[in-house]
Amino acid sequence: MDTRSNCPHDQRVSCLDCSLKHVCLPITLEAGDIEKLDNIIARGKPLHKGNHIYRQHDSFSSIFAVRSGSVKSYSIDEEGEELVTGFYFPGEVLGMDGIGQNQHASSAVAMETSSVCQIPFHNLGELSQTIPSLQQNCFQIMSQEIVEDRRLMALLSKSHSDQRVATFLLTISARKSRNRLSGTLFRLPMSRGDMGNYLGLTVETISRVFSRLQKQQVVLVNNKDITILDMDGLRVAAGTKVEFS
Amino acid sequence: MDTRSNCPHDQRVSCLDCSLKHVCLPITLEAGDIEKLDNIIARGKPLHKGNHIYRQHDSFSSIFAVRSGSVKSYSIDEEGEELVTGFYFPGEVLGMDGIGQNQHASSAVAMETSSVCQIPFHNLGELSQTIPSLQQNCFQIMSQEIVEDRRLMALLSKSHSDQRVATFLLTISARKSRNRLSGTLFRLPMSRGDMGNYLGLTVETISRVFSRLQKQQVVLVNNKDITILDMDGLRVAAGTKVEFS
DNA sequence: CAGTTTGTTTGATTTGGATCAAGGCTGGCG
DNA sequence: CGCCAGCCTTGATCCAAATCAAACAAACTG
Repeated sequence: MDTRSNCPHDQRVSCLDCSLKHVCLPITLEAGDIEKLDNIIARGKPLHKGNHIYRQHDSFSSIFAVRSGSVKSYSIDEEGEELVTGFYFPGEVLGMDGIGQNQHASSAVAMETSSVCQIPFHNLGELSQTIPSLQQNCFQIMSQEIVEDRRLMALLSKSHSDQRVATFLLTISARKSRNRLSGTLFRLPMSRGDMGNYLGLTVETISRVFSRLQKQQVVLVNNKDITILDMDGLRVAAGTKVEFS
Repeated sequence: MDTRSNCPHDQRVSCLDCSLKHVCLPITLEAGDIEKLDNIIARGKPLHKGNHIYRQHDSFSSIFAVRSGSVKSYSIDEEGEELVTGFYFPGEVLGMDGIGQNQHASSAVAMETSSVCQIPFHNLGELSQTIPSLQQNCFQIMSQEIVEDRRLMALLSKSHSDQRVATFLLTISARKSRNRLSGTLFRLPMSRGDMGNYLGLTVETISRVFSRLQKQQVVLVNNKDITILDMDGLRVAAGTKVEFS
């Protein structure tokens, strides 16, 4: 099924050979620069479902890039309620929210067997001094995260349940496509509960929306496996119904 | 009323003399470094209500710090709907969301007569190479913005109208206090509509919540002027009602 | 300063999603 | 294999906020 030659859990593949380098390093680095970066990146053993990468309030020292599997980030508020803040797939970078306070503002946990690259931020800061484009890259990743959070805020404050779920599926689809994986047939690694928590909806509502979208022949839902049958239909469900304008 | 000696609209006051330097530059810079920074910052003429600082899709070149007055940022979505993304008061920095795409993801407009400092980001990037703590500062400001956006997302996805409005008032209060202004008596420069848009509520709901909070003797509302009568009561309204645990 | 526009408040009604409740899957483990 | 616990689905009811409606206050405008 997987056409890539190197195993996604291999601890030794360098950034140079990584099939994800264009996703997590969108900048153009010289060969020598990649080598320098390569030397500061640590690749851990594969994580099992439920293993934490870092926990809320841990002191901040590194950011992480997902190499394989999937990761959920969440925080616990003053009332002890869990709040799911994001899902991360291969090639995506997490942990940036810890820079400001020098401690992680959220916890990150593997949703399935996964592997991540650890990028010590202190060293990265120094390295940025010698490779200006790397600093630029970090700013871009953070800025992008702000833009995406704003989009999510819009979704949370302005949209109805169908629109939220449809938009969520479109987002996942786009991210899978970006990694050259199928954008129409994929597995959602998170539970309905986590999805609902993230989208500000209850489990029941998530379930009902899936049923509705399935009845409309827009998607086919089989447990965690999703098949998008009608991409345009999904886009209609995601936007306001005022089409053909 | 204002005890500061230099006029907040004065175009010539340097960062060194600026009463806000500890807010927008929380790092410790050497005198010589402040001077370098000072040389790249441009101070514009005071802006009038409704004047734009930048517009969505403008190419990105600078970030901005509010010196006086107040600024609203917003974007227009595909359906032409306005989405208010933030309010900025003196000492706060805006425009970071433009770095990633090299164009502004939102528009910024003065809500009243205001003045801002323009900080060319290209130069700042170069300057960061020579002043490491400045780079650190930029990362901190962005990271902080991510953390605050996450907090707002939690508010939008988990809280009821009273909690949203009460939390909003507490946030404004804290930001005023940080600038050594009264945290219990202040003016909200934005309209009820903008507040509702930002908090994901309708104008009517905002108005009703204010009436309710006033009836409960928690705040006194006089048009745009707010007096917090009972700070603890406001905190109770902002959190879940499970107190005395 | 009258007239218009824009913003705010309050009330009546509607509605989308939460909550409550119960039954059906599924997957992990002895 | 079969049991159990957690997850998912579907239905019935309820409620908070949206929507609709109207009167009022404030801010511009000529």
